[in-house]
Amino acid sequence: MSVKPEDFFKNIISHCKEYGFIFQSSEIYDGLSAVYDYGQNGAELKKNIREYWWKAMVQMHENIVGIDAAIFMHPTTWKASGHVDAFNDPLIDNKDSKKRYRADVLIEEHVAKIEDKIEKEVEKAKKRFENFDEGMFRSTNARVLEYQNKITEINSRFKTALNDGNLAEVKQIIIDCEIVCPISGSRNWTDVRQFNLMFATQLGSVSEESNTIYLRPETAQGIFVNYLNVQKTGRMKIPFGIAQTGKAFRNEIVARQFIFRMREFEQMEMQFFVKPGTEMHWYEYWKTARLKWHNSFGLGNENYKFHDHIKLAHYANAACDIEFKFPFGFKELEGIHSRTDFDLKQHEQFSGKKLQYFDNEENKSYVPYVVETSVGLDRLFLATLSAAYKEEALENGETRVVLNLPPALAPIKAAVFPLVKKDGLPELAEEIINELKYDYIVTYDEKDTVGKRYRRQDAIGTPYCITVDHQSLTDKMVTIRHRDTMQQDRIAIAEVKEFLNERVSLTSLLKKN
RNA sequence: GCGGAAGUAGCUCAAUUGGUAGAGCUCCAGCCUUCCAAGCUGGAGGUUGCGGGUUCGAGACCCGUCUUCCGCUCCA
Repeated sequence: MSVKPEDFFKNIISHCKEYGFIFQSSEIYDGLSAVYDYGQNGAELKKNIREYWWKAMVQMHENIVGIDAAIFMHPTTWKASGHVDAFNDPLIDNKDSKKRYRADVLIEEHVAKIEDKIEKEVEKAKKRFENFDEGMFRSTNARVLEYQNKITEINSRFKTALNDGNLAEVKQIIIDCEIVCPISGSRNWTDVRQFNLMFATQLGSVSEESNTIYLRPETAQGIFVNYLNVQKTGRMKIPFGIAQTGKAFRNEIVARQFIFRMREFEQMEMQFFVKPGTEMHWYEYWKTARLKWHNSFGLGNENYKFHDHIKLAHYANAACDIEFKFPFGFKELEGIHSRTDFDLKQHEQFSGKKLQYFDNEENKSYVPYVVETSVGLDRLFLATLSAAYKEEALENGETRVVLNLPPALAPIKAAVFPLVKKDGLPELAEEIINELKYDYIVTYDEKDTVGKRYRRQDAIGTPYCITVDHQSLTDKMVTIRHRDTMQQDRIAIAEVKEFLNERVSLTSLLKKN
């Protein structure tokens, strides 16, 4: 069936709400923008994806261990990482052109223009006079001095305004300088606003500035500051990795596209510490390994592609994304970055502590290089769900909505139905559930026709439905109905658990790596 | 943040130019006993996003506000 892409994405969002995967945060209070809650099925799917990642990274690698660092960290952490300075730009919009500018850049460009005028005066004078004394000209010419004073005044006002955090004054400077928008040519400006990447809060009862702490904008720093603790107490030998999953917080200017870009989100990161000079080898290794992991979901290998970063962040010497074909196009799912020794060096400098590793083979100490793999759990959730969501046209003309989730990740692994709710069938179904519930999340349903019950389970991605009928009472067999093919098999009740073990445990997925 | 559109039951939508808020599906309790959503009976569910205003009377008109969607803008 052909559904328009934007409608398809809308249908997925509706489906998420209707079947208890994702609700908007605080919906009864009209919601909170770009914040979402995971419902009963969403929480299971998310937990299963997280568990698969953790096992693939930690359990399957002897040299990778996991930690769980606090969200609160010492404020100096973020000075060292560069997050405090890099993300507090004053922004201003032109109301006519709808263009947004950094206010500081506008003012700097204005100052540069005045400097150009001075240079032009100097050039003109040079041509006009013989025996031209440029130094004298610059310090005495009335026009040059006027320009120079203007520059000094603007710079001093601007510096004071920034130091005081006086955004109204920054706007006033732009007005006083008669700065116009390069596009519209108008001076119709909005107020200047400061956008901070990090959410700040106060530790302790008194809100003094020294007590300001931040909600972490990335989990990686929790790994870096603990790198030596883990290396020493775990007797880790390079190369080794530290993995972590957890919430991070970013005050995005515009957060859109459902759970793709949220202000509160969960990261799954692994920092791999390597000998300097070997980082490109490991960078390539993890690119391959991570793509293979994504492919193991079986959502279609053509839906993934690498996107190499041309412009690198200040800390990286190589970086790429694994992009996924979301309903709204190819977008970043996971980042793989060679972060060099930037972070550890920064923390050495700011903490005054040595963060070196003694390499017995080389017989020397060094700060390790780091290769990072960082995947957004919420994005992975959205990728999985949107690729699994199918609106199928059946032969009889009906449509069926089904989630073709990898069975190991499905919120509910099996549903057990009595064909009819009498004659002892419900009791037998309960017995089967009591047998399975120690290993898997299973559910029971006796309402409506069995066909309707199958469809309900299809909609949440339950891979198997087990139906008890009258014959089951005597032959101890049940019907197993497959989600993807809708085919039915008859198997012994005694074999049901083994049947599920082979199909819905994480083991089969892990073996694909 | 700017511009555009929208907000009525859990969902999809109605409600003549302003005159007592309805339907289908879902849900719940029964009946029926059925292997792929369609049978029967009954029931629950709404301060029409929120707050003001105009009016005898507002779901509808006006103002504000919140949220969502689309497009700009931004994005380690």
